Amino acid sequence: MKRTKIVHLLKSEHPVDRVLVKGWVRTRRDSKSLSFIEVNDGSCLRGLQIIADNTLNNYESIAKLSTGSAIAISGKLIESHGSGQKWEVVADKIDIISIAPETYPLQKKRHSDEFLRTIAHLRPRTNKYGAAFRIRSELSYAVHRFFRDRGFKYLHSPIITAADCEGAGELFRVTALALDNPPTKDGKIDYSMDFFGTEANLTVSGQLSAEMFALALGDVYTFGPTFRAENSHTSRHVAEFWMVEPEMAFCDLDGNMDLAEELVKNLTAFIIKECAEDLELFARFVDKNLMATLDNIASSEFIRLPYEAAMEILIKSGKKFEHEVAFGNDLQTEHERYLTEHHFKQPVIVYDYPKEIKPFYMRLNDDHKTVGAMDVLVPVIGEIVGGSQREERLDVLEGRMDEMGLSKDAYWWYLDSRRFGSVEHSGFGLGFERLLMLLTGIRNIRDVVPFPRTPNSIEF
RNA sequence: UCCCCAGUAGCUCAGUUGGCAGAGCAAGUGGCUGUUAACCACUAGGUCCGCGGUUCGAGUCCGUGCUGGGGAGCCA
Repeated sequence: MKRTKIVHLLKSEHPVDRVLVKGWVRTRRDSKSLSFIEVNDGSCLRGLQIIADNTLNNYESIAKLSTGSAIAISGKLIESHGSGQKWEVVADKIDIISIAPETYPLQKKRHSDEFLRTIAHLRPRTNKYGAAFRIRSELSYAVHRFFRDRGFKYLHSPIITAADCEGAGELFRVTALALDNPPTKDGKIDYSMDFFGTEANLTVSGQLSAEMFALALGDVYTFGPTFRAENSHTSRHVAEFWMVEPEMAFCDLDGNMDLAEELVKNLTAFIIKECAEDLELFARFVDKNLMATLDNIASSEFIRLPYEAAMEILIKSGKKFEHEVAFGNDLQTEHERYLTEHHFKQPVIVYDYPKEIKPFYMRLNDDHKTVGAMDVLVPVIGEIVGGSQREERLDVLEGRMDEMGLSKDAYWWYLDSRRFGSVEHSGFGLGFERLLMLLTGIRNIRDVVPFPRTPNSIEF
């Protein structure tokens, strides 16, 4: 007989004479002649109550079942006699698949997030993390659905790259050289002897690849892992994370902002609708304002304001900021939070930043002072999307590269795209984990990544 | 990399001015009951993060290291 997942049984509209359920014991309560076993199989947040009568031939073993043990139950799905649940299964037979000894670290009580991080291999078995990772799975499906519905093509951009992408962050070196005895030339490591004949790194962004494909397939997106070796210790940074990067040909900054806003809203609405039960856990135990925040994101028009106007708001606020507010300075975390949490109380898109604080590939505006950059800022998390219209004019792009001291030779293929049929195009990067934090109310990025990689931490 | 906080039972934490190491939950045993974070009683459980110092005496004070957390920077 085929097993039925608990998610389906709990949605049943009528009793079922014979069902087979397999799962893990969450808790057990004994009565005079019965044992109530709550079983969870991961298919949904809720567990199924199993009624084990003491006439079962292995009742003695059943009455000792510990939290975490795996069992298979065959029996009848009936309307519950108790009040806590609609359905329950009266067991005809319970096979004990394996017993979890009393050293099983997860108890039927709340554990701290810090403790659960030390047992990352077991934490998906808890309600909270099970819910978080079910939502993560749904969210990644929703990303693909969103783009496919709009005719975007999915690009697998390379994980290993030679491009020292605009000097953004620290890079993880990829090498096949023997690190204890690498070949050297003039006292330096000779990377011409390495696997690729040159230095190689893990990607920090798929953007440059995506631009090439946008200029061929029109609208594309990448969705894959991204790596930063930055030694940062914050609740918003991990060394390995996933980024969604759409890139659109024949699209200017306005179209870019339109898509970013539509994407964030669409994904939020999707999760509200499709993950209602899991989301409720977060609304109850993690962030009491979660549903209001999500409804606000899904329904409000994002505020759009130029960088200069944002600076004016900050100056006029009269608030004492730790970092100086002045044209030419980047928006600091405290500034972003002031705008999204206090001034507007909703997502804000800031655009047209000073060129000095942005990378070479962003399109120079007619004022020659700002570039067509845009960041989507949300309450608490801060920057969730960063993007720009790309500089499509070869001479301007080369001029910017010279200004910043970048080698045009290394980017010859990138510059080729501006030589042959160059068109205006735009794109952005969305931090997948940061969106997940926003949607669940989880405040630490390590808790929305299955096995997070941070400085000094890669055990699992 | 910088600033701040913490580390005590399996987990969450209390521990007064420096004076015999504590609670709740979990676990074990027994009891009760269509129970539902079940309940009641009992039992067991400790390198007080490591190292060094001050002191008659250190979980407590000082130094140092490690680990974890929060914040900043960088960014997504």
